[in-house]
Amino acid sequence: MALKIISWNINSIRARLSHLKKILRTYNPDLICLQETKVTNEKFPKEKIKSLGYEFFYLNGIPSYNGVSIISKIKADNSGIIEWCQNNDGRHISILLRNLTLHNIYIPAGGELPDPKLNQKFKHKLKFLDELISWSTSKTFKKTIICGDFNIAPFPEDVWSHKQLKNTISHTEIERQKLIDLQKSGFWSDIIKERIKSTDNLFTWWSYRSKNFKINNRGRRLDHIWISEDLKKNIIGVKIIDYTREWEKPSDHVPIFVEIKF
DNA sequence: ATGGCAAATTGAATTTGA
Repeated sequence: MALKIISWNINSIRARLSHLKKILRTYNPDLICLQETKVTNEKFPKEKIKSLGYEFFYLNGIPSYNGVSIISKIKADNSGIIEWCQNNDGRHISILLRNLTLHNIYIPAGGELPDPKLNQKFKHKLKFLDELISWSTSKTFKKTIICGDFNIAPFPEDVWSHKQLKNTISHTEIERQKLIDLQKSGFWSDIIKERIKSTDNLFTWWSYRSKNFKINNRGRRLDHIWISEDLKKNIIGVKIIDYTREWEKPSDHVPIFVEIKF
């Protein structure tokens, strides 16, 4: 059988519930990984999603901000949370589904100023990446997918202007290098990059601060789906569902999609 | 260390995002 998986930084599940339902109805994914749910586990709107055929909820939420979840049609055999940087700040949830492992990760944004000495948020982001690299290096991944909002656009073509953004957090040299190191450390395949035609849109995020995002197209590729080597032969297709950015009151991130033989 | 917008929380102003 085939498994359909979506990853999406929804920027508040409660503010975006109608959009979530639309995506679930249209793409009918087996699993959806959300980031920035901005809700505690108690207040997570489970009942409104169950009616669409999603019975299983794996939640790591905190009040007000951050928060990740995996919503599933299929019952997982196990689930877990890793606390990189020991902050209990709702940035990871994973499930084991038969022999497949899925990690949903929300890497810190890192604030404004790209100097870890002056900006604690950037320091946190770099430390989080270092801990991810240690974790990834220490294991041999089989049938594993890691996805989420990584908050880094690793390659020059992953931003609207490499020149203008090379000193902006999400595209600085040190972050890009760490993300590439992370990718190498687990032999991960960046399947969105590998599978999307060069003529198609690569971006997954456009700032709210630009009125006509479609016209100047100042986007970035911050959201990622990576797979372990042994799954490469199983990929059926990938997609960036970018038209959601044109909806009324959208998330600033758009969903990314993979279909995989399972 | 431009300004621009959006959501949550608390109660018009602040924090967070990137």
